[in-house]
Amino acid sequence: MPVARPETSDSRVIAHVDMDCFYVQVEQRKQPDLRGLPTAVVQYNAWKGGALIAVSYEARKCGVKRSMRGSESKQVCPQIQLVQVPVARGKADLSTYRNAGSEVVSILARKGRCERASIDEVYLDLTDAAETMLAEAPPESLEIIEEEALKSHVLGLQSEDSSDAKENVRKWLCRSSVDRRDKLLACGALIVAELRLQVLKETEFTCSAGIAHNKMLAKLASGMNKPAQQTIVPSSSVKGLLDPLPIKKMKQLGGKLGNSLQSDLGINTVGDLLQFSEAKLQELYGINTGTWLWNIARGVSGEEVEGRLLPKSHGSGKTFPGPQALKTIASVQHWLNQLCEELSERLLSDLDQNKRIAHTLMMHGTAYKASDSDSHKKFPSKSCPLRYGTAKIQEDAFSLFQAALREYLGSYTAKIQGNQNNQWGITSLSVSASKIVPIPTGTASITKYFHGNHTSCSSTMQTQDTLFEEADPLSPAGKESNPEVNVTKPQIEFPGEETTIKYVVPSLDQLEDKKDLLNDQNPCCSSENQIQDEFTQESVPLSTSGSEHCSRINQSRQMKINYGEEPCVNVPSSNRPELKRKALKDKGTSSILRFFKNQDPSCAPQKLEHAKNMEDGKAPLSVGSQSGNDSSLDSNQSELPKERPFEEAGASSVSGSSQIEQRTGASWSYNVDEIDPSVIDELPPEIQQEVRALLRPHKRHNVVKRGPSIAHYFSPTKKA
DNA sequence: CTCAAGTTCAGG
DNA sequence: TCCTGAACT
Repeated sequence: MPVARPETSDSRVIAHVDMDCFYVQVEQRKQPDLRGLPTAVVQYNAWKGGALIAVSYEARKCGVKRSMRGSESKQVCPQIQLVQVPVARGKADLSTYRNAGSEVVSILARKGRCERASIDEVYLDLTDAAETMLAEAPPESLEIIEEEALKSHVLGLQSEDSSDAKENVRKWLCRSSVDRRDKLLACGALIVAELRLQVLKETEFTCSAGIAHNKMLAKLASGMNKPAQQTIVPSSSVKGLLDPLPIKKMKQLGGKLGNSLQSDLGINTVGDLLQFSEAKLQELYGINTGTWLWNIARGVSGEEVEGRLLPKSHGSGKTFPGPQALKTIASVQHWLNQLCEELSERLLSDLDQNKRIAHTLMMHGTAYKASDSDSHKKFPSKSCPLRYGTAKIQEDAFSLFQAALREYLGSYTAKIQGNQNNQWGITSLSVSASKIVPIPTGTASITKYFHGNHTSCSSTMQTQDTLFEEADPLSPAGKESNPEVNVTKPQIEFPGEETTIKYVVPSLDQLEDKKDLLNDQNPCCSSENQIQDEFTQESVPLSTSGSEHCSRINQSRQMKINYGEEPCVNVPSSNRPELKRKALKDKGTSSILRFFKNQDPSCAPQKLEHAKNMEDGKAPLSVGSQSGNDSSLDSNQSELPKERPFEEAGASSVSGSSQIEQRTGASWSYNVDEIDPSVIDELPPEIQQEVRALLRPHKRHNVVKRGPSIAHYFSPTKKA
């Protein structure tokens, strides 16, 4: 009888790919004269030559370190070429790097599931591709092995630096009578080498990679031989790698937790962790972190590679250090406007390119209060539903700021009230957009209307904007007097305007008209002028009870896409406790779905009616009716734009140039725990993998933090 | 269960 | 004396 593989024999082929000093490479591509020269990318040249954020390997050889100031690097390395980060709207603008990162991702995603881990890093799950290669064209059958693959570093393989290193690697890659898992890694290495060459050819960027059986090890390996090299971690070398490794080199242990480990346990290396029982680590650091530590010390990490090529949020921020701290409402508003402009631009571009819509706007700041001792008080973050349109985002962000500032100052007023000068200052501001979901595409979708006769792709954004406008009866395009709202006093006059909104999809013609209208009335210039005026004004002292013009709060706004299914995300699965695994019960991968659908009719997908609607192409957009509850003002939140319920829309895969990778499927409802393990091995291989992922241990709530507990007996690694 | 807000971490 | 984005509580 087949037995489920234990966690420690992970047979996946995972790669981590990391661009070499990425920002530098981007600048060198733009300016080829810089190639080969010691180069660094610097931002904000004003003070001591700016801060280095990326350093070329030539410069590193000269002793230049990241986090040196520009002038400092000049002393160490007088020939260093310093390139400034582009500036737009008075702040650093990273969009060229973001876009370059996207170029790379689109190439690296070709051979397997790909997760964009940061602007210049991805994880790849190459298991399937490696299995296929092993079955159809294993390395030993190949006449020639790619030069790039021969340059791999194989951890544990002797004579790395001997003259016949490549020959040794070739032998390793082509060994026929070995652990199947090593062969899979060899296949993975060939695939990664090819991908890296592809990246170089198409983007001119070099990168380094690690190939291993899990994400943690792959990540560790990718940093071991840089630049432009790759490193393989056979399982036989894991212990030798981890045991002597300083704890702080491990991802997630570079900060406070790593420090705690060192001081609490008096240890320095990952190997030192092995002395401690899982229970002990749980006792000290909580159930989830404890188990995670216990596992990583053994090279075990079940973290899945998420299939996600796009960021989950967009943000724009700026710091105003020391003397530059913002001291007037007008200057805050000015900078918020700049940040929001950038954010809005990026949101529109995401909408245009990826057909995604963000649903939450967040504003964060940091502040100080000079007057007296407890100036460490946190400046609160605030969020509200996101309305598309630069002016609206600016308006809402400003409202959020004012609410936050009142709260911030409010806590002082008890003490400070009457103090002549409110000596507050804002030392950083940021706005971000999150909860970004794909627009349903295909038959019964909004975008159906965009791609009709003549609507060009680039106009999508305005059209979309208009759509939102349409859905909101309270916000006729122009400025209008809004009910004044006050955070601290829920006595707001808010007209009980909750209504049932009947949304009718406008015709294309109407959309076009609206689009023009919106463009006309969305005058950045005029608002810009206004801002400038305000900017030069004297500071407006902020009083906690003062009346401000707040953005309208739209209680009755509701737009609902009657689209039934939830987006089907890749099943998150991991034995890395820190990772959340939500809604496992409710979601499955589409292939699992397909399989079970055929197998077991009792597991019928829910919401068939909706699927039917979709297919009929009818009621693509239906109207959300407002529930009575929404109309009453929440005493706490009354001054903020209220959450706009937006039923999650299922997305079908996007055709065309879009980079969207999110998959869609019907929601699924079954109980993971009810799957009989013995059945798994009879499933098709690719399904097996997914089911096993589902069956991996769940993250548990960290109920018991301290002290011995029975939780130990339910440890995820020891299934009861 | 989901949410908003606070915290931590990583890395160019 | 930077900016961004993910994840966890």
